[in-house]
Amino acid sequence: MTAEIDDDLWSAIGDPTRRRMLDMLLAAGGGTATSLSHELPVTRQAVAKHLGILHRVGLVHAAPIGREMCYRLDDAQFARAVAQLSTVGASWDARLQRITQIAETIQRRQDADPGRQNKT
Amino acid sequence: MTAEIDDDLWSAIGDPTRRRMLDMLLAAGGGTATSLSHELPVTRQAVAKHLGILHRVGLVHAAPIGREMCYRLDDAQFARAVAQLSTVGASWDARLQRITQIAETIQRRQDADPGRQNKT
DNA sequence: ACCTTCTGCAATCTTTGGTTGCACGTCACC
DNA sequence: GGTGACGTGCAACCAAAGATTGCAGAAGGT
Repeated sequence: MTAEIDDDLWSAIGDPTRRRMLDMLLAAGGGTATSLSHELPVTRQAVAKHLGILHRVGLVHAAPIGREMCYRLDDAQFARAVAQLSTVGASWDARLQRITQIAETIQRRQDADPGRQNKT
Repeated sequence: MTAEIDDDLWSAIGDPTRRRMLDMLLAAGGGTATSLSHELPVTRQAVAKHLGILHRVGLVHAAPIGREMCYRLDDAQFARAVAQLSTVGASWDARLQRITQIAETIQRRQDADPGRQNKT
């Protein structure tokens, strides 16, 4: 039923920039708005906003170090997000396969018995 | 590396309304803008726009039937989207697990040898 | 002490999801 | 066959989100 999942998490990972940021944070283990923006096609401020959003939904937590603000992934919450990703994917995949299978069955039946077609 | 995935597909399934629409289309096997809007919290026109977007990225194809316009999922493209979903999910999941494991290893080492801590 | 660098905040712009309103085509019913 | 109802598409308009520029302040390095 794909259910009512945390829409916040979805919108967080739905944005391409945020997805890439999560990717970078996951790879580097942490980073600042400035460091992240160096490898992204957007300005530092845009990255800072996204970090704020990610922080609001609990996907990252901030640790002020001197004048720098280091953001790191929240493993638990990130795992939740990944889980929901695969949940929806699996749900859709299952239904899609079922439908495909049904279609094949019908096709096969028509091949075997071309007489009894049901109209569209 | 999570790679460079079709950003269009991602943004298509990133929107909650579109995600629900895909869900409904998958369940019902097809539908019109009007029929879909009946079970969604948005107007028919909003649904029509989303259908237009989904059509542009090839996730649905339209079939005019009399005065109605019936939209149906494109199985192949939809399968691609689902695949990318699970690809990213799997990639993140793998790296997350690896990191978690490393963290546990470090923790265990510190438990066994509390003397040699590396400062934060 | 000075200059650099990194941060945060505010104003503005553009895109996008959403709404309302309207005009046209199609179906059904009289 | 005409008329009303249903369904579609188009256009204008709104609001929120992604992104930009500009600026002032705080922490570090020399």
